[in-house]
Amino acid sequence: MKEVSQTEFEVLDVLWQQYPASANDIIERLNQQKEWHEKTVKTLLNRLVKKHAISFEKQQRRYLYTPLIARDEYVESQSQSLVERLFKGKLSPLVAGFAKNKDLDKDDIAELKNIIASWEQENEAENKGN
Amino acid sequence: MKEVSQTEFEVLDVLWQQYPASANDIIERLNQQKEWHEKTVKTLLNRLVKKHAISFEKQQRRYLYTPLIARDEYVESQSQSLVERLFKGKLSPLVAGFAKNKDLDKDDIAELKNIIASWEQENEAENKGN
DNA sequence: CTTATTTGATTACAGGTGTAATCTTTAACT
DNA sequence: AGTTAAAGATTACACCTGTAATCAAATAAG
Repeated sequence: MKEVSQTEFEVLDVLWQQYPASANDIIERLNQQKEWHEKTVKTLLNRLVKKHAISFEKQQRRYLYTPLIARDEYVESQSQSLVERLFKGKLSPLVAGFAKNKDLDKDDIAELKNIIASWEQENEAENKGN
Repeated sequence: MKEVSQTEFEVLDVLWQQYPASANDIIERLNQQKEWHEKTVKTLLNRLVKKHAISFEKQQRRYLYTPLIARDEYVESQSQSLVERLFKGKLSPLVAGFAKNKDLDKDDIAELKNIIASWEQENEAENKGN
């Protein structure tokens, strides 16, 4: 699947919210936030189809669009790519950056602790006997 | 400062390794990894200058280039932008993704714990009396 | 059935990007 | 001093992007 551009992503992102969806559904959702011309959104939908990021099925004259990639997958690959490029693949410097800049609050810390605890539980078998 | 493209970033990134640096220095460093034509690198340097991402000072006929933005700043802004776009600004889902995909090892977890411990130490004053 | 409207398809068009080749200036060699 | 070589500046060019307008087909309205 070819790379999705910034604006194409914004369209894809509202499609992920709920799908299948018609062009008008998508335009309506987008207009909550962006002020895009209807034609612009249609163009982006078209390009997403050409890039095999979404597909459609005809319902009469209207199309109902559906993502071809899961948001989770996309998000994972984008995250990993960024961590690779900027931090040589290591996650912790990214987290350290957020911590330093006071971009974390007590709740974020609590969630991180939970993630770590879960990881350790899942991986404790390997440490048995170390 | 205008947005730096993917290839421009690769050039900037080797300049960050050590600067000031001549075009030839940079070309040499890049050729360890990429197979770029000398002319291509020069073009990218030129574009980085036009975008005010780097500057140069003439040393005879050669230029010595220097970054105008710190890697840390760039990295922070890229990280935050991605977390904003993909995770509504919350860091923990990104970390959770890495944890789930087995992209973390024992050392990564240890580093994350340290980051959290430091954060808590820095922020313990606010919890005094809670 | 003819016309107006809606919807997707095609075309537009300036600016960015990847990837160089050519031009120009200046320094080095003969 | 004249010619060559090296370095940066300018130009090239196809494809991508953002942002629509126009075209064409199909449906709805009269």
